[in-house]
Amino acid sequence: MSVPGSDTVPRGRRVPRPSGDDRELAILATAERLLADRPLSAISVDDLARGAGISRPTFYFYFASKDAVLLSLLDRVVAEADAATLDAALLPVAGPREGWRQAITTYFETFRAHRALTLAWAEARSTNAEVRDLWARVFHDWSQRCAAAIEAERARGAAPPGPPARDLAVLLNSMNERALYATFSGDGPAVDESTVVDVLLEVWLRTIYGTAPAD
Amino acid sequence: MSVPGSDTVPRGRRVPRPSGDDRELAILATAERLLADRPLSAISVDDLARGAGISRPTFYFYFASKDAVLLSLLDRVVAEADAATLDAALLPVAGPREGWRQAITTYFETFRAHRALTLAWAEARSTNAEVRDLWARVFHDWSQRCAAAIEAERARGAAPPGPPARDLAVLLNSMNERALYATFSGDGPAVDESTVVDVLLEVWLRTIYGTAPAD
DNA sequence: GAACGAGTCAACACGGTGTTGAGAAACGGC
DNA sequence: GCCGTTTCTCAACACCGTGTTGACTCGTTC
Repeated sequence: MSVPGSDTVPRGRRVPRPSGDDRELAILATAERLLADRPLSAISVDDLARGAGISRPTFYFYFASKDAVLLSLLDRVVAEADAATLDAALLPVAGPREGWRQAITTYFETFRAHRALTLAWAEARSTNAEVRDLWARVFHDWSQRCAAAIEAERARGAAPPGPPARDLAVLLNSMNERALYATFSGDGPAVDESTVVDVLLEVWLRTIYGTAPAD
Repeated sequence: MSVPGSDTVPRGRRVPRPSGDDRELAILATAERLLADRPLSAISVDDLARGAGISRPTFYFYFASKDAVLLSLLDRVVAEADAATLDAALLPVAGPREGWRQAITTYFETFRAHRALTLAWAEARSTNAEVRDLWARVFHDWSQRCAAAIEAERARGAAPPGPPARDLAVLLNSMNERALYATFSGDGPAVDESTVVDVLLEVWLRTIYGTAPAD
């Protein structure tokens, strides 16, 4: 429980001994496989255990719960996403359009590569506090980086003043999150997967570099 | 199951006979009361039944499930939200800023008035297809109205051309949805409740009336 | 070869959902 | 008043998913 910020502590229960490592990996692999064609809520601990060739009680030897398996999987994706950092220094060089396109595309590709996991993540977020905290951390980091980039653009005179950069960053990232979820999940109105990055980029550029009419 | 578009059919089971009406209302009231201080997943059918002064099997006489109660409550809010329609003709008269501010404020106030329900809604959407469909319908209607307003603004020369109006409408509404959820729920980074409408409005105006830099 | 710890699982306890079948209570017709 | 029908109610049940317990196996180590 808690200590949401702590890292590098393995999510698996106790010390995962070498010999049982395969089992642990088998559970993780099973989870990702099953998530590919049904939501987390439709997968039981028994499904995971059987899929990994063990009994249900044995599952609990490796993970504290179904959600712990998901968190373990998410930790990896987060590490991946963290690596793909937004380089604010890139904007003046590559030009705003290309710089921001790259940032949005990276975000998009990272989650598209783990579509099933992304959807399960969103699902678990509403019921599991640890998942919620992990996402909040990721979202916060990402927004902060965007806010810094917006401020840098304003400082060098490339972007006009406006609402607090932090607020704009939070809103634009909220849009990306929700829009990509809609696009990936396919339920409800969404922008087509082939054009969503372009339209998102246009909204970002107009929001950061444009101005509202004087009325 | 299914037939998601059908309306005006009461969500309660069978024909709600006059004498049992109080019970049905008691269940709905209990649900809204309990949702005010804990999430839907932490409320059992038994809680609802006891809260309404009946036994669990009796609950099933009135509603097919816990989710049916939520849907019944949502139907009302949806009716309320539908009434608060975006009047596209208002924009040329009141001016873009005031016209759009009114639309966003209405949306904001409608859901803020039913904060607990809004959060429960978001939670149930990930597991219940009917809730998902109902939301998709609301979101679709709203986006369509916004798209029409954007097109009207472009037609009268007030807004410059850009990405398909429908795509912009979907993205901007996605932003509003996610941002308001974050603001109401209070977990994760969010824009403060007192300023969120202003910042949202600024993003909308810049997106609809502004242009991106030529690079 | 005894002691130990990692790994395994049958069996259990518990809590939630949704159903059944047997009635009580309300009401209209005669 | 009494009878039949419809509405309403709930004890008891069947089922499923979670998480725990305690005993047992098996490889390692001294």
